[in-house]
Amino acid sequence: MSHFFSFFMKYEAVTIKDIAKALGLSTSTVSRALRDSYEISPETKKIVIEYAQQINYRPNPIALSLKEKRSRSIGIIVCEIANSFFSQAINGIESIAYDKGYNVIIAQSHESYEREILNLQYLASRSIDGLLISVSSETQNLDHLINLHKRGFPIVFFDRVVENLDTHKVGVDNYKGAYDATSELIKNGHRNIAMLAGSEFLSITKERVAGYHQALTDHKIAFDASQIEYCLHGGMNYQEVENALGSLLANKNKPSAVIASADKLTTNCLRYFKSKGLEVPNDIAMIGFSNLDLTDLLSPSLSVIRQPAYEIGQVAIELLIKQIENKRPTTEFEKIILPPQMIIRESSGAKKVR
Amino acid sequence: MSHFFSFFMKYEAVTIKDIAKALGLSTSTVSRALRDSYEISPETKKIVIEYAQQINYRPNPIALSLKEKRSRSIGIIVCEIANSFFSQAINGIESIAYDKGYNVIIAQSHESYEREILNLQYLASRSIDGLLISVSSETQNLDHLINLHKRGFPIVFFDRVVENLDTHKVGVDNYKGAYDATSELIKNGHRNIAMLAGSEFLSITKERVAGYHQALTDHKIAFDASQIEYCLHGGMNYQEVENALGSLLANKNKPSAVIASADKLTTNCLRYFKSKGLEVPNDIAMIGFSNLDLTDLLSPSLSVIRQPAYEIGQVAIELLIKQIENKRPTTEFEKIILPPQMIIRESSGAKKVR
DNA sequence: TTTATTTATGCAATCGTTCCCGGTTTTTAG
DNA sequence: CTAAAAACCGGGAACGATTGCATAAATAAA
Repeated sequence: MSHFFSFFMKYEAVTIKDIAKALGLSTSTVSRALRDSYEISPETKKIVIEYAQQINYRPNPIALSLKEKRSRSIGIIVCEIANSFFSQAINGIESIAYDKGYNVIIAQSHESYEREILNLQYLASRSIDGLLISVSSETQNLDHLINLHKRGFPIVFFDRVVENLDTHKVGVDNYKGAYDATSELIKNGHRNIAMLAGSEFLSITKERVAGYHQALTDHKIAFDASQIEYCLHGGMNYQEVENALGSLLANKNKPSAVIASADKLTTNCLRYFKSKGLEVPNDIAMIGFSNLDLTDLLSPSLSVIRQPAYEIGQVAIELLIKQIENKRPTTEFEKIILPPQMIIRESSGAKKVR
Repeated sequence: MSHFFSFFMKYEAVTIKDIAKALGLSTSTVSRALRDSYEISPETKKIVIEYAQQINYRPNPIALSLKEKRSRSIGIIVCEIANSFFSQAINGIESIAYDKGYNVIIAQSHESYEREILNLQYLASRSIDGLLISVSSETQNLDHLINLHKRGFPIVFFDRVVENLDTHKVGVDNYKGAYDATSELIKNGHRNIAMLAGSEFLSITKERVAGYHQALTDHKIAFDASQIEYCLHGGMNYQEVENALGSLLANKNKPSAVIASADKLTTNCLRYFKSKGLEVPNDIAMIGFSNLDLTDLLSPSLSVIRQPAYEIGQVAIELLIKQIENKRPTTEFEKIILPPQMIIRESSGAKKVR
């Protein structure tokens, strides 16, 4: 008969009840024996544990979740996992999460506000215990997050953090990153430096612009707002970068260098220069924020501002798990800022005098 | 009092019981009203549905899972999400999964057999309804998968499929990809073509080697086994690629072209040539399997064999969900092979005569 | 020997939801 | 006007596990 069933039925897991029945014990005794309770005699324990092992018993996590009111899974919302920064950050998140017995559910917003909300509803409905999020570049209205946060739901922002919301936040020193990049270009003789910026809604964009602005000021270079172009979708579609760079290069005081302030922006910027036959750095120099592993292999090799993505992920998940496992609601929130790293290669070089 | 609790307590979701109590109905009636049962009067339905909406009721998926014995989540095991091929495949998987109400739990093996097993145990213990897997390059022994499969657990292999296991499989025509790549190099005048191959344990490696072999034979070029080097970890660590290429270039009939048979292998191969001051394609030509989005920006621009990663992911998840939702166990398994795409750029060019 | 205490186990409630049974009304048919 | 049939709703078991409480037997103390 078991043969008959094995053909027609799907896999049925063995439960504590099966063990109890087989051993002539109650489910409570079996449960306690398995959890090594002091109330159970050593002999009973031995019998139960051995039998459980033999039939390969595994506790049903769903039943546990229902009982304990926690799923031991956390949600991650990022714009794109194909983005090197985020895949590295996710690696960092996973490295800690798995150790602590949590699993992660990843959702992608693809830089769309609408999809971000959809993903959030979805994750919330899957009863995650907490959320790690780097908001989409379209996101202005934060009601969807504020709602959850007000009800005490643990949320940690990483990379693209938001103001107006009192939570743990982990990011990089964007101001410094942009300041250093700008200074490097200035050091190499560039005076007209344009900025290819990400979405205006993002705090990281504002910080990067501020760093760029301050570096110019500190080097007594006049700031010119027309040297900045914002890309709402952070360079996700090439068209947007093409338009931005087109108008930047058409500027009356044409830039001799460009700072690209995001991963996709950086590569698409290089692609644009290549398509226009502009030689980097001779015709135009550039430096960009990027976490790509092969910026050294690009033509020319790219000078980049690199973010400690893996560490950001680790710090973020640690804060989140700490908050989840707190008995009392968290009232003191941390904002952790990690330093960026500048790697100078060919693309940011001096303008060659011909 | 509710104020008192709101400060000290964590967020408690509203349940069907709350609705029942508030409306003076039984939980069964509420449940039925919410599911639009014919047994409930339109007025009652209206009251229940409106109240549920008002207090933002969401059914508890964990309770549902317990009842229905399914979690509506599927597991994915890949070597690395930072790998372009896999992040694209995952995008394809997600696009379908979310539509059909499944969520995905992603785990990375980092090309380690041990971590693959750990991940599998972990996912299985999280009660996933099915598994999508691309095995690690170390994986030879398949017992961990055979066990699950024998008990009727739905598994679909994608990209790195295995033999000896009767399941759905989705991949690319690796034979043709390698055959075309080899032929292209031959067409460009290369006679000594080396192959930088992935793990010997992987079927895709065998197929690619076979395609390479056949192309040589068809063009009346003697096959030389010493022109092939296998990289157990598929180029994950640079050292392994360095060693392989070192011995390949030290060969008595030194290759004038190399085929790299995996994403990481391709980029690390280029990195090696660059570090050795070898000019591509003049000193040595190359073509590689790669799904990177910026192979056109590399120096030189790379000729590649590209796999339809997104589509592979979509087909794989569709097969998996079909199998999960089948009432009867699946007995007929499909093997779907998608065509690769060859993109010719600079790196595979002819050897320049100086 | 009687009472108190320890030891070992079982019962039943709980988590949130569904659904099989009933049971009561109200409507329809005869 | 009565019987049958809808129409509508509630009770309670079930899913798998944990745990407070009760209870039984065995032992220790008086």
